[in-house]
Amino acid sequence: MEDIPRDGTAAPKGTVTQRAIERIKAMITDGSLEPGQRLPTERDLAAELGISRSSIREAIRALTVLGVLEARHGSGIYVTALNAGDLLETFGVVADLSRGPRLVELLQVRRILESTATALAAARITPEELAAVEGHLAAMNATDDPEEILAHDLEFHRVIARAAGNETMAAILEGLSSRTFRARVRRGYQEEGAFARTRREHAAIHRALAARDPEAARSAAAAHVGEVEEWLRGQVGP
Amino acid sequence: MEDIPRDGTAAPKGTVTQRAIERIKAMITDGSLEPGQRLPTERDLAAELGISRSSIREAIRALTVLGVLEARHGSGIYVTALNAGDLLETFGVVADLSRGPRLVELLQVRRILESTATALAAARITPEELAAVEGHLAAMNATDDPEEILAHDLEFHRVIARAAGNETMAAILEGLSSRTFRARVRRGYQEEGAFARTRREHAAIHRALAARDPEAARSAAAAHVGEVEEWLRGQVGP
DNA sequence: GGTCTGGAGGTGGTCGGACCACTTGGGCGA
DNA sequence: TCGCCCAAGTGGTCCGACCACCTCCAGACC
Repeated sequence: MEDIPRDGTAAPKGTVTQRAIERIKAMITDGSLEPGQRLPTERDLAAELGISRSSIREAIRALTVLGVLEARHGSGIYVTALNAGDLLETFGVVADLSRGPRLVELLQVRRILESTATALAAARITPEELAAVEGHLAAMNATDDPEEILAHDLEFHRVIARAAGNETMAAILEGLSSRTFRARVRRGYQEEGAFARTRREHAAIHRALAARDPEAARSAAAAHVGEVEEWLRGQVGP
Repeated sequence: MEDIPRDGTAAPKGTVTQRAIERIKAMITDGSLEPGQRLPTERDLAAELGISRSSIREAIRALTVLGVLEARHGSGIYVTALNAGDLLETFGVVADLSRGPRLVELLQVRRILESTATALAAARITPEELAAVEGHLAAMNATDDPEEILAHDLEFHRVIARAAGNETMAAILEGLSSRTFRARVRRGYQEEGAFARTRREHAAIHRALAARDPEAARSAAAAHVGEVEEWLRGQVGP
C-alpha cells in the first residue's frame, strides 16, 4: 500500500523509527485511530509501514512512555483514553530529573498554577469535595508518620486541584508534586520544624475554601507554596 | 551468561525495557551520568545490564523522545543538557493530540502562565529585549502573509516569556503555543476578521511592557489569550 | 614541519528470524 | 448446560547480521 514516492516530497527526514512515530501520531490526530481503539499487531504495522518489527517496536515504546499508547502483553496495543493524566504523566519525569535552579523555577510555576486552581476551587467546590479536603486535613493532623502525612498532603492538594474543574491543570500539578519531588524537598524542610507552619497554612486554605472566598484562597495557596519555594531558593542559590 | 540475579533486591517489576529506563534515569539522578556526558555503547550497556541490545535500544529511544538522551549516528549517545526546553518539548505533543474540551483547558493554563510571565517581564525586561519585542510587533503589522505573521507572533510571545526570567515557564509556554496548535486555532479564528483586535492586543501588551507596568501587562496578556479562549470555547461547547 | 586526505574502526540504525510469556476464546468433556 | 483446558495469536526478548555515518589518525603531499 505504501509505495515509495520517487520525488523528493517525502524527504527521508530523520530515522525510520522517527517517521513511524509521526505516522502513528498522525493516525490519531486525523481520527483514523480513536481513543481506546486497538491497533494492528506489531507484525502487521511493520508490514504496513514497510519497516522491520524492531523499528516499529521502538516507535511503539516511545509512544507508550509518552502515555499515548498502551501495550497489553498477549492482547494487543491500544490507544489510551488520551486523558490529561495519561499525557502529562511525563511531567513528573521532568520534576524528577530537575535539580538546582530549575527546581525553584518548577516550584514557581506550581505556585502560580496552584494558587489559581485553589481560587477556582473556592468558587465551585462541592460539599462532598470540601468534606474530602477536611478529611485529609484531619488525617494529616492526627498522625506523626511522615509517610502518611505526605500521602494526605498530596491528596489534600489533589482534591482541590480537581475541584477547580480543569483536568489538565490538575494533571500538571500532579506531575509537579510527584512523590519523589515532594519527598526530596520535604526531607530537609521538615527538619527545620516547619510542621506547625504547614498546618497553619493548610488550615488557612481550608478556611478560604469553606468561606468560598477565591481571593483568600489564592493568597493562602500562594503563600503555602511560596514558603517552600523561598526555603528551596535559599538552599540552592547563595 | 547472566542467568543468576546478583541479589534478591532486583524485583522483576515490569518489563526488562522498563527496568532499563529506570536504571538510566537513576544513573542521571544520582549523578553518575552528567549532562552532556557520553554513555557507553549500546552493546556495552546491554552487556552491563544483562539484557539484549534490542531492549536497551527501546529504552534509549524512549528516553530520547523524552528529551533526556540524544543519539548521534556514528558518534554515540549523550545526555542532553537537561535544559527545560529539552525536557518540556514533549509538552508540544500533548497540545497536538488534545482536542475538544482539553484544548480549552490547555488554553486556560496558558492564559494563567502567560499573563504572569508578561507581568514578570514588565518588571525585568531589558532594553534589548524590548527592542526585539518592538521588532516583531512591527514586522507583524508590516505584512499580510499569514505564515510570517504567525512566526513573528510566536517570537513576540517567546521573547516576552524569556524576559520573565523563568526558563521553565518559557519552555512550557513554548509547548503550549506549538506551531500546529496555533495554526489550528488560528485557521478559523482569523477568518472572522479578528486581525485588528489581535493587533490592538499586541500593542497593549507592548505598551505595558514599555511602561514597566506589571499589572497592566498581566491584564493585557490575559485578555489576549482569553480572547482566543472564549472563541474556542464557543466552537467546542454548545 | 605542517597540512590535507584517505581509509579503517567504531558507533548507532535497521533488518529478519527465532523463541518465550501471556492473553484470549472456542471446543471438548463432564 | 457448564466448566475446564489447550491452541492460536499477541507482545516481550534475544540473537546475529549488515548498513550508514562519524571520528580519528596514519600516510602522502606540499
